[in-house]
Amino acid sequence: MPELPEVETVARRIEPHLVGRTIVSADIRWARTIAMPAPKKFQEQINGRRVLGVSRRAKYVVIRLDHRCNLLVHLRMSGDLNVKKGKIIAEKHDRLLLTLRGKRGEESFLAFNDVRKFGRVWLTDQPEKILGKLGPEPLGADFTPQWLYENLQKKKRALKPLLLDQHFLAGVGNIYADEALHIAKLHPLRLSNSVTRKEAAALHRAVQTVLIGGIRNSGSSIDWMYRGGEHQKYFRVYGREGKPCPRCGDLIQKIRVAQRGAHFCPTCQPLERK
DNA sequence: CATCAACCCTGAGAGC
DNA sequence: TGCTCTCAGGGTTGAT
Repeated sequence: MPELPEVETVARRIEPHLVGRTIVSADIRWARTIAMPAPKKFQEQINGRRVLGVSRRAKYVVIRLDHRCNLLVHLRMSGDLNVKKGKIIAEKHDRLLLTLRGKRGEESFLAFNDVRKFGRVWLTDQPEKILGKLGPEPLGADFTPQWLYENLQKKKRALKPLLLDQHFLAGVGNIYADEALHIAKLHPLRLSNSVTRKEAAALHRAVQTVLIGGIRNSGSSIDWMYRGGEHQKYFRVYGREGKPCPRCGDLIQKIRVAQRGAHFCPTCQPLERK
């Protein structure tokens, strides 16, 4: 599921149910889910830690704990996080379960559910080692039209894979990249260093527009994994191959770019400059 | 530095 | 029904 708006939605949803709780045990049901440290150490170190806050950086959920510990969670393709009341009941595809205790002893648990097992969890006192290499937040102060223009010029790459590169810009994924390129009227294969200042400004604005829209609608729910978001109702090109472009009525095309599907309108997003 | 294929996994949907 | 094939919101690694 998880692009920036979906991860933001998850972080906001679980935060009020986690802050102030103490983690009293960890049930690791798929060992490879734990990226670091080793499973046994993970259990020892997380035991007794109290949750101080929950936030998001790129597509990571960042759960800040006491003793300078940080629990980083990357949902990858199919991960999800939920807090449930009462004693642990494991559902199918739950990969990690953390038992929580409130100030008055109330029991609850955090479930990391992940059908495809691509998701990963890190427990570390140096989160910047993992998060530090990422590009700027697209909704942060560092991401300006000027920054985007200058950095597009420095590269000579197709726009679509560049937008998906988390070291370039952090948090944009396949859906929102396609949507943003359509709004900005830029072809997914357009080379970054050919983009004009004006086009870069349009792309900057489009990226922020689609991400803010996604967050406002609590993310997108697609395929068989319903997650509560409504943003899929507003897709302009993603998953709409052969359907009319909302702007010009021409039919949306789907091509393969860097091993991912790329949806675009051949009329609104021509590869050749007009 | 950039591109590409393989890989990590499960499950849904299409076609036969 | 059941089989095979393709595809899926992400990211790493190693070869070229």
